[in-house]
Amino acid sequence: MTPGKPPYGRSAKGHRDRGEFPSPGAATINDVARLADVSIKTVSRVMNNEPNVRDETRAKVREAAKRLQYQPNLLARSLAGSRSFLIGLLHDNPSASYVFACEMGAIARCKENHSRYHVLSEPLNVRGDQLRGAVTEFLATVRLDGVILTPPLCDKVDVLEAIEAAGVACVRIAPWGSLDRTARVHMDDAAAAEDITRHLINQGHRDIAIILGPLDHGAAALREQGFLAAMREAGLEPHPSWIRRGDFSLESGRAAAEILLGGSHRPTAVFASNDEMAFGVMAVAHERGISIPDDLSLAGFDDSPGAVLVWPQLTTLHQPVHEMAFKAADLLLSRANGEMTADELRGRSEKIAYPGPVVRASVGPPRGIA
Amino acid sequence: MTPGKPPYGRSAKGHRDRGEFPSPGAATINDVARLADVSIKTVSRVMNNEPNVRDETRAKVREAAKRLQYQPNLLARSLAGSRSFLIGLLHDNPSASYVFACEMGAIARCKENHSRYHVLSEPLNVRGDQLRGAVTEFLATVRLDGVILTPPLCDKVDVLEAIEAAGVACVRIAPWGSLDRTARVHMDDAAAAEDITRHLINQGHRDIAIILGPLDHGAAALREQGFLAAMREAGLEPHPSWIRRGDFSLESGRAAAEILLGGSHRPTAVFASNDEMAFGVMAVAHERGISIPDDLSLAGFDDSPGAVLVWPQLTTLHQPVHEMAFKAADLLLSRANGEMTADELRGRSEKIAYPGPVVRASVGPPRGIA
DNA sequence: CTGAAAGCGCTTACAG
DNA sequence: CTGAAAGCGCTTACAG
Repeated sequence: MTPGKPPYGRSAKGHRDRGEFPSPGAATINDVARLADVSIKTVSRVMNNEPNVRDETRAKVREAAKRLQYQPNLLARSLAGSRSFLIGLLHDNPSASYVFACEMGAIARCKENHSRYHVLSEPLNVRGDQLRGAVTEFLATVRLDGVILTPPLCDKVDVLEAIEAAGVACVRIAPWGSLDRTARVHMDDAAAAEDITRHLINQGHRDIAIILGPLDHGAAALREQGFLAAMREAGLEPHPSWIRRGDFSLESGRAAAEILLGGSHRPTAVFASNDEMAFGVMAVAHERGISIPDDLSLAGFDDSPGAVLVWPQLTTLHQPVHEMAFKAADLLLSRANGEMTADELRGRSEKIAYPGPVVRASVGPPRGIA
Repeated sequence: MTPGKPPYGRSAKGHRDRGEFPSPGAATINDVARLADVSIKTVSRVMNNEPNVRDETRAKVREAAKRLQYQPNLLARSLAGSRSFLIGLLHDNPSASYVFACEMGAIARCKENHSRYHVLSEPLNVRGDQLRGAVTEFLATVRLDGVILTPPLCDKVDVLEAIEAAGVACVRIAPWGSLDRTARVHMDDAAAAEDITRHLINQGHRDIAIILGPLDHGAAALREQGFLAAMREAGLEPHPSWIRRGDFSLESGRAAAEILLGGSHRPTAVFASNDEMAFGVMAVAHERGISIPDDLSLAGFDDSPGAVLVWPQLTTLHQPVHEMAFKAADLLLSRANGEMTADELRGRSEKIAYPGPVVRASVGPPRGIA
């Protein structure tokens, strides 16, 4: 391999020595200051929309900046201002679509009002005993202005401790425990599960089964509560063997369905605590020639991308992941802008509204009720 | 709102004035130099694994760095070294799973051998006439060491021009045109489509339909070529009305299927140029009571996450998106490390191997051939 | 309302 | 093999 000349060098400012025009996007604050005939401090003020600049001066600087296509160098700003304009998104979520939605939500907020922030996505798929070290190292090299944590990572004590030790602002999405330890953004999983269960009941179903999520997942427990509340409200008591435990995987949905649909006395509707398990139920139903929704109604929870891919399309509850991440980033930016103290941030708990059930094709009235 | 004290300040080095120990992760190169009793330049050499340091000195510095939990500040390194340790991923892809896989692939490479690189994801969902400006602004604020472009964005001339003007290294994933303009990483779409078509033929199918991708999509054209090559090889000529045009959307797959499955003379197998359209075919088949694979075999292309969610699970061709993005990042890092020149990078064209067809349940022998 | 000076935490270029 | 000096492009803290 022929080692080429290293790609970068101190030559970027060569234009200055030669009295030339900087190439587009390569202008620095000094170029602008010289062109506008002011100090770099004044240029800095204008670029940051600070007060105490005469309108005339401001216009002059703006003009110069425009002519040179000047964009402040984020790296330099970061170093001088002790803030990185970077937010971290730490995740270990098995659901790519969930993480991606979080990322897009956070990015959307960072792009608002030219806030100049960016998001660094950090997959943390390491063994539990290496988690703390991985987080610490990540936070030490890149001095983030804040981090967003997604489940299930957000409930790992090692992670929280590493973040606290680094003194980095933190917002968690849908956390389960240690609720007073960081700010959080969440939705009302119980009310949402209640809504979708009620939708099943309103269609005429009385024999409704539920496939629960994993025991260590907070939202799963809340969804169970919501389900039971809706049932109770309708004077219904779920058949004990129609409450099955899953782990949010498609396979666990299949396993539960084999039992639920295997006996002679079958439920007319199934509420799966997430879409993935609902897809498992759907597969078993297809295999057994059980028609959805004619023979069996099926509801999920998440409104994941797969919900419109399967047949019939899945009736489910939309989890506002994008909005939650957007809000999480919003809180972090407020803190970074000095609009609240670290303690004020820590105390924040934002509940994001969710839309009503997304009614698609997998739920209908039970046979006999048309 | 009570404006709190701004979160950051010049106080981070307070420990030094007070002769104290810096808090974990807060140590600077100066702290390490003082503790090891060497100059900061020597610390820098050790941290960057540069030669010309006595073993004894090196050990001493390593020890000090370890004791202080020192991690070089990426921002400072960037500014001084004129490289950002940041790679951009520019995308406008409607497929979240595709983009996410790219991102994870690039990140995976950036995490190898402590390369200290990170990935910045930049969604560019702006109107065509604003694309150039958006790219230019993005590249000017964050001086990236390189960018990765995904389709269909990677084929927009405005984007390429903005990147060239900024002088940023670039690798495109699966580009279509201007092939000599940047480095690229791709797979052999034609050979892959040939493989999966052959799989259909080997099962005994002769009446095979294809749903093409959009006209302006390079890979789509290659997949068509591969399909036709496999058919020709088997002495088969596709029925003209069994070549339908789609646009990669589920809806377009549905539309094509309505026609393909609506007539009396139906194909026994359908090859959809991507999974999404295959899902559309599947929905129509279900609606019409056409059993897959008994009455109709169906193959997709991509191996997207949905392929295992639907029923029956989709036989498809795995697109090595993760690997392609990994390689793209790898090329960029090589360039950033001075292992090749800008011109050498531009000339690179890397073909990534793909596995054979992912055989699942949606393809079987045609009726009568068992 | 404006600017000169110092500094953020590193690397580069150079000298010895 | 090692270090003193200058500089990356900005912001902070202060003075006027």
